[in-house]
Amino acid sequence: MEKTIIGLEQAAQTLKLLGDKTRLTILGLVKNGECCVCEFVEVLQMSQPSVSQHLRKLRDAGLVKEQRRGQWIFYSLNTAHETYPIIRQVLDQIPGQQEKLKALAEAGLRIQCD
Amino acid sequence: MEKTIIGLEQAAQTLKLLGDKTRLTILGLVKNGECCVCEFVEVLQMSQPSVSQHLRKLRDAGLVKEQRRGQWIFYSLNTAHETYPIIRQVLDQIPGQQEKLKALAEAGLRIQCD
DNA sequence: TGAAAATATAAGTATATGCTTATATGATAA
DNA sequence: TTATCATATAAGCATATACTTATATTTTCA
Repeated sequence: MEKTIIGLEQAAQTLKLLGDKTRLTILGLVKNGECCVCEFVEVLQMSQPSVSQHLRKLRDAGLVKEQRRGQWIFYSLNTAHETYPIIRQVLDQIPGQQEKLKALAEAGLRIQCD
Repeated sequence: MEKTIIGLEQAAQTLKLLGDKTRLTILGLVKNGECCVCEFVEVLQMSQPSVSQHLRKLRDAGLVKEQRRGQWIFYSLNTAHETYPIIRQVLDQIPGQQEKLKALAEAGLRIQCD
C-alpha cells in the first residue's frame, strides 16, 4: 500500500539539502512563487556568492529551476521533480516565509519583470 | 491556516539528521516497532560504534527514545516529540525497511525479550 | 562601445561530519 | 567474583560543508 516514489538514497540526499537553515528558507520563499537572487540576498542578509552557492546545490539536485528574465535570474520550485512531493510535505509543516517577501515589497525592493 | 508546530531552525536541524542514509534507514527500521543495537548493526552491516554514534544523535535530538531490557537497549520512535509529525510524513514517503527485519527474523537473529 | 548591475564561479579556510580503533560501562551467567 | 556479552564513549583522522574574497560572465543602458 506504499506509494513511495523515490529511493532511500535519493531521499537522504534531498533531506540533507533541506537540512540547512538557509536552503530551507530559500525553499520557503519560493513555495508559492519565484524569487530572484538579489531578493534572496536581501531577505537572508547574507553575501551574494553564498546565496548563489546554495542555489546551485538546490538546482543541481533538481529541487528548483531557474529562468533568466533580463538581467535577473528567477528561481522557483521544480514541481515536476520526483522529490517534489516530499519537499511539499516538509514545506507545509514549517513556518511560511511569505511575510518576509511582503516586507520586501513594502520597502519597494521586490523585483517585477514583464 | 498553517498548523506549523516547529520553527524553521529546529526543522532544519531535524532534517539534517534525516539527511543521512544510515540514520534514515534506522528510522525506517523503527517505524513500526523497536529494535536493539545489535539488530541495527546486523541490518546496516556497519560497526557497532558507528551505529551507536548515529543512535546517540537521534536520541539527543529527541527523535528516538531508548529503553533498556536486560542487556539489550531498544530504540523506538519518539512519537511524543514535536518533530514527530514531520518525521512521520517523511517516513511514509520512503521505501519501508520491514523486509530487512523479516530477513533477520528468518535467520533467527531477531531479539525477543519478555 | 564602455560602464554598471546581477549573477556565477574559483580558491582558500575553518568547522562539522562520519568513520575507525581502543577502551569503558553495565548486565548476565558461570 | 570473574568472564562474557551488549552497548557507550573517547580520540584520531579524512572528507564534506559553508563561508569568505576575488574574479569572470552576461545583460542592460548611456
